[in-house]
Amino acid sequence: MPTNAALAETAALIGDPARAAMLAALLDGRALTAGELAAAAGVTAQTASGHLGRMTEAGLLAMERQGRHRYHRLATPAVARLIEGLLEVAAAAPRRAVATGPRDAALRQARTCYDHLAGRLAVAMADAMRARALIELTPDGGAVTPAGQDFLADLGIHATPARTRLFCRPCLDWSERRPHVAGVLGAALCSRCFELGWVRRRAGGRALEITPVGWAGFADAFGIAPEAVRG
Amino acid sequence: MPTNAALAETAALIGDPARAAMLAALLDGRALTAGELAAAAGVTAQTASGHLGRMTEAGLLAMERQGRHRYHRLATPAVARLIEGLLEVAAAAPRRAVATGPRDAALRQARTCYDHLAGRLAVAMADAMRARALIELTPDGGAVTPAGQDFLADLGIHATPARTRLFCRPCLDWSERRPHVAGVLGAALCSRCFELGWVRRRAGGRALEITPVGWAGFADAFGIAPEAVRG
DNA sequence: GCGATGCTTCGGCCGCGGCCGAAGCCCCGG
DNA sequence: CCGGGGCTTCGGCCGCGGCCGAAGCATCGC
Repeated sequence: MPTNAALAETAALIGDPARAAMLAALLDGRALTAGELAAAAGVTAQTASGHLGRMTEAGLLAMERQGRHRYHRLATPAVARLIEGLLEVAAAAPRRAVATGPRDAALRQARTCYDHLAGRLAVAMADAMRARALIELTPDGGAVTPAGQDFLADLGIHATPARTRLFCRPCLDWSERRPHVAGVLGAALCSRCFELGWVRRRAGGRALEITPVGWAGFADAFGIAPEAVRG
Repeated sequence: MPTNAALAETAALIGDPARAAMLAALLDGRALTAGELAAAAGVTAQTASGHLGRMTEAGLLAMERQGRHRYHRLATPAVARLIEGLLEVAAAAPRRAVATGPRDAALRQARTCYDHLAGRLAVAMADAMRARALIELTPDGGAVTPAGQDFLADLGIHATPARTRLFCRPCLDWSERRPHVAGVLGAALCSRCFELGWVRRRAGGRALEITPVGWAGFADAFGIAPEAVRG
């Protein structure tokens, strides 16, 4: 069965420490240069180059040249979901010296996932929006209600020209095991939160810091209690 | 970051041709003996034994001894979803000598996925049930309506003691890219279809054959037109 | 008890593939 | 046009891990 071989090939591609580190570094949806990815993986530029080429050819990554830099990002949302799924079953595996440090706690609170928000913050946002009937979520799509349109407009998100599919995919994140808003709407919400200064990238990785303005904003606009998001 | 290492380890585990073949063989949710899996992977018993041990220890597989046989199955639904996700991105990769044969066509029509039905048949069933408001599907759960309870009872599925979570997870299958009913309800529907003789395992693998009785039953109970399911 | 069958453990062979140094290519700024 | 930085290609080293033969346990049938 040829489809089996492809399965193994793809998994093997992800199953190398250096490549896995690169993929994890890209999981927040940003595009990074080859050099940055080499550093993230702890290998030299030439080694990284080989890895990046293979992953791009296999359709895991997409590459874009910009001047003398080459920016690499995850090729599709499906790849991001796949990596998250891998993290999920890896985390469910028998605990081997886990040492759940503060970095993990920060990740669980708020992070980016591909192009949208994840973690307790994102789940709370999705819950709040559903509770107020601003959005509906179905497994294969989702919709913004008229009330939701107004709400989003108030937030400063006007994107939606009538039939844009502002879908939500579960993107069941590995920490919360509950869905949050992904898709076009998720991306719009995420970038708006950045614009408003509600969240900010933390130094070390893809964990996000919620600013004082953010806590106020989330409470105000979404009715989110800080203690529901804080560890 | 220790979580990265776990990611690579898990992926590497899946990324071996022999192990991938075993996992693919288990994807339909049955439990197979070590010998059968060795044959499926095309390796000797002792090699297979090593692979099975490692996958079990990593939480990918679960094992159960029965007499002098040891039955292995996927440890959790999450593992099944992961493999399907892997197949999805592997299939999306640049076509390399695909040769989409009749086996693929059969798989696309109807197959089992872990413990429930997948393929066009399963998607049609989910669509039909939602269209008639027999079930609701949300990304993190799902519900059977009162009308749905009656419908299921007519089908011979009485399982549901009040608050049983008959959840649906998208299980977005790689062929249809649309959700179908998984979870407890999915499993119940699947086994009931077998009991009723509506579907039958095909010789070669996890593709299912829809019997004449089945075509009639699906049309009758779900209003599914055969041409919506046939290739 | 004895042999057969199913599975696991041990030991050793071997090849795939990741790694880096060196060299080459491309694109930029001056 | 030239120097420099980012990235890729080439070549060779080396170790991890998959593979099997042989031997060791377990379980069943008789």
